[in-house]
Amino acid sequence: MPIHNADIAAIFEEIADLLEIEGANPFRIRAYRNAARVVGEYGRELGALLGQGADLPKLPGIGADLSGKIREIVTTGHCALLERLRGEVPASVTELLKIPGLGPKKVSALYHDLAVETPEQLLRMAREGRIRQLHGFGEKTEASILQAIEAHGNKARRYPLAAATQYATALLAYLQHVPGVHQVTLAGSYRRRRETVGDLDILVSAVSSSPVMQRFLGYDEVAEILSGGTTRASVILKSGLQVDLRLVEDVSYGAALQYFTGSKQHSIAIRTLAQERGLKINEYGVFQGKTRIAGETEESVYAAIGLPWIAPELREDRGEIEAARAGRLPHLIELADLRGDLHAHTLASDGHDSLRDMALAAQARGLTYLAITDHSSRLKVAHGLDPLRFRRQLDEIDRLNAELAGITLLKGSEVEILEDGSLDLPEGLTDRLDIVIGAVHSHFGLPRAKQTERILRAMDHQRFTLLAHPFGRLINEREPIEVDMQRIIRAARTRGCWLELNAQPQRLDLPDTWCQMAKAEGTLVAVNSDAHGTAGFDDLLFGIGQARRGWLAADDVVNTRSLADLKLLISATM
DNA sequence: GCCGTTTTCGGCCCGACTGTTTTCAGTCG
Repeated sequence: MPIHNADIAAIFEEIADLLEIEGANPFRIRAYRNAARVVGEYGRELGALLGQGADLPKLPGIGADLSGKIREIVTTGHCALLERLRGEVPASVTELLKIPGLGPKKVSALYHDLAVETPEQLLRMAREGRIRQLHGFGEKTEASILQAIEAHGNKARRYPLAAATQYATALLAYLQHVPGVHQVTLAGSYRRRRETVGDLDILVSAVSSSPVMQRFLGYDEVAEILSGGTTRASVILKSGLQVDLRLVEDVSYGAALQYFTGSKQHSIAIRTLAQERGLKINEYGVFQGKTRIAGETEESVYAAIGLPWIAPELREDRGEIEAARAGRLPHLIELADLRGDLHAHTLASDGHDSLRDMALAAQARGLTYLAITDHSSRLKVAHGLDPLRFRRQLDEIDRLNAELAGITLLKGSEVEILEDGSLDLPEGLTDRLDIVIGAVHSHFGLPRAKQTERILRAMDHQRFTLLAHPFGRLINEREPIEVDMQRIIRAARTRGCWLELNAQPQRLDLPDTWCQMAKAEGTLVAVNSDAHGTAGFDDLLFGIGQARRGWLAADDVVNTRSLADLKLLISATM
């Protein structure tokens, strides 16, 4: 069985967990965690590279030892260090680390003094009142462990960005109206536009007399208060979403925003850079000795260490700091750069609104063209168009285009890619189409090689324009299909077709790191709403967030082109 | 375990809050 990067990352994570429980050197543990992250995010399969006899690329934070372990894992399928550690501490003990409030020291004490190996055993010990007898533990710790394990049933899930947005917007408005509040910003992974958020991080500045902390704790959506100090507080909302609030003075707002936006890895890298310059960065500012030299704005914080401001979406320690140093930060795409949308549905298949309403809604959002791409006939569940209904739709588009000014409808189809890679194109009507979107909606479980060949074959079709939602994943619901995306991205470049970044918040597919690869390979991406109703165009904002996380500039996105340029691009490959 | 335009050894980001203590360790972000 081939070893994927995710497998290597999982092994390094488990090693880090076990080392932590053993009380190993924290920096050694960090090295394993860093390696897990770097390998997990790396765009090319290390196993495949080594299998082809290629050298392991130089990855940041991975030196001789970890390289050797990667080789060992790829060639033998396991790792001697991990086997040894598992012999010393049962692997199930690492599960205990996931319980809030339990870190390596406490887990180690529970294992060594009470022989606790599983959450179930821990629960029993807590109920018997034996936890409180351990040194360093007390009644409150025992009670919070009990509660945490019982709550573990509805386990800490991550919320899709769109869902979190609803809670965030309401809370933001509430806080902005508290007396004495100056600034309120949603920071954290929300500001970085990650596809899911684990919690909301809110930064506030206010006059010292402001009751903002009490008001936050008293917000009527609060179900539970986890902690509440004078400058920091954490609550859980009735929805289950955790919210952390941090209060700072205006003079520190930029430094606090930088710190509270993260990512953690990015912040560590920034602080290390500062250290090399004899500076110290904390959430109150940038300090030279005891003198604050920056911190009111984020720009001032970055400037103090010789960097331009870095967009939040890039702050993942994936090369943005090096790019900033070299003056090579991308000029990231913005919503206003989009001139059209190449994927939308109407009442004719599974949409909710008419052709005319969709056209007007797109126009109202500043778009100048919209491809109507209802489903092809084989997708019965979505009421795919048969040739008769298809012909009627094409005629109606002609009539609307003659009538409407300022928006042009393109004739398209979201065509089923069948199991063998052939396309479910409408008989006798293909020549009337401006655009053909190929999509996988069936046989998600094909083995990697077959799935890849299926898509490559579909893309070989002369009329193929665009691969819809390339991984077919649904966030928190359906895993991505097994496919060699690097090969597909390269084939698309050669073939002159494009990959979609589907903006539906539950899809956001192509994901960020693959957008980065598409850009590197010179393959164009289309940021499409896949709107099934007029409100669906609002999702473009989520797509843009993901595109920015993938380092995409307007030039990397095909639907920032004018309609004339777009048509030239399409005809060049047919 | 990684890393180096002062370094191949000696560093490795920084602070708030809680609970168990009685000055601080552990956890978290």
